Amino acid sequence: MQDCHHSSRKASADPASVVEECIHHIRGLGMRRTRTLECVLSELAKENMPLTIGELAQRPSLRDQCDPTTIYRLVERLHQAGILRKLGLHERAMFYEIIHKDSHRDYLICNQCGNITDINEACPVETLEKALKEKTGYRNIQHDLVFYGECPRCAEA
Amino acid sequence: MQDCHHSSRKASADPASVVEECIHHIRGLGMRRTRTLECVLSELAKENMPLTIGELAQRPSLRDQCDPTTIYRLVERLHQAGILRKLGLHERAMFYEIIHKDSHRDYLICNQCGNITDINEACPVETLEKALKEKTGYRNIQHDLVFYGECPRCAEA
DNA sequence: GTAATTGCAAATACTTTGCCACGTA
DNA sequence: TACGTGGCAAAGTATTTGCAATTAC
Repeated sequence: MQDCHHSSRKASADPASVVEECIHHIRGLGMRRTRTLECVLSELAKENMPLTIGELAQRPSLRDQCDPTTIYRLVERLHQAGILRKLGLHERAMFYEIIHKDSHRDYLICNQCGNITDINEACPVETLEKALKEKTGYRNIQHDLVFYGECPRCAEA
Repeated sequence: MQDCHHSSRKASADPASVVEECIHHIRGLGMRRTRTLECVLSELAKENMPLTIGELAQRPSLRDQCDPTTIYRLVERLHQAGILRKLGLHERAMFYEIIHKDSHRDYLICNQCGNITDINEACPVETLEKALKEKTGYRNIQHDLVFYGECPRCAEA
């Protein structure tokens, strides 16, 4: 492991407006607008793909601009606020991405080399998600659907 | 976080025969039958529920009987061999369970308290899984479908 | 005998916590 | 001013690696 190739993903909305929308939501919950908050959301909005805290911390706008601890705390707050989706993907570090219409993707990951591929198929679990909402009373339900297997290249070796 | 309540799960097959089946498979790949291997498989088969390496290492049959490193290495080999399914579940540690007919479950997890619930619904992604197998050439595809949301109890607070 | 496996020690990586200083509203 | 936030240092926890010793076949 580990070269993780995400297939590129088209930006679905203007990053700046996504950021403003998030900040507006957050402000309503009593959180403050800070430089680090703007940078973290901006990087995630521009990337339009899940990133780890480590990856975020490397970005020029954040590197040497703030302590990594701050990013950990901020990202956790954003996740609890329902702004960010958290993804495990079987890596040591967690991945995060902004939740908005069109942000949800399902993945296919190779158990051997760790290669990550987006799946461009209609996600088949919406119906079940609605049923769960009614049966369990859970709110703000998101889901992760990840397929794991052995990719053709690893199968040869 | 973190009291993780898995709902109990009925044993679907005789644990001992599940273990023997796994070992037979493994032997075919050149792996050797060791005490630790037998214990790890036996604990997982009896539990019939995903466990972390840490949890495995605590079991009387393994505690003080072998070094945790051995369990890490063994479990990884079993995963690569397609014997164990690996689950992230947004916890720091990975979970593992034996793959067999009936072992697959989908989960609902509270973002706040981390409570884990099994979903007793037909899993709706088999069709997509088959399609992926054909389109991508991936083999031995497994999937994780996990729903995350805010549970009713946390919603009150 | 040979190759797979193990134990032990140490290193690595990600994340969390405490505490006090600081900045936003 | 007041409370949310940030920096820094240190700790916590999961996982990985190297290497020599051991064990299964």
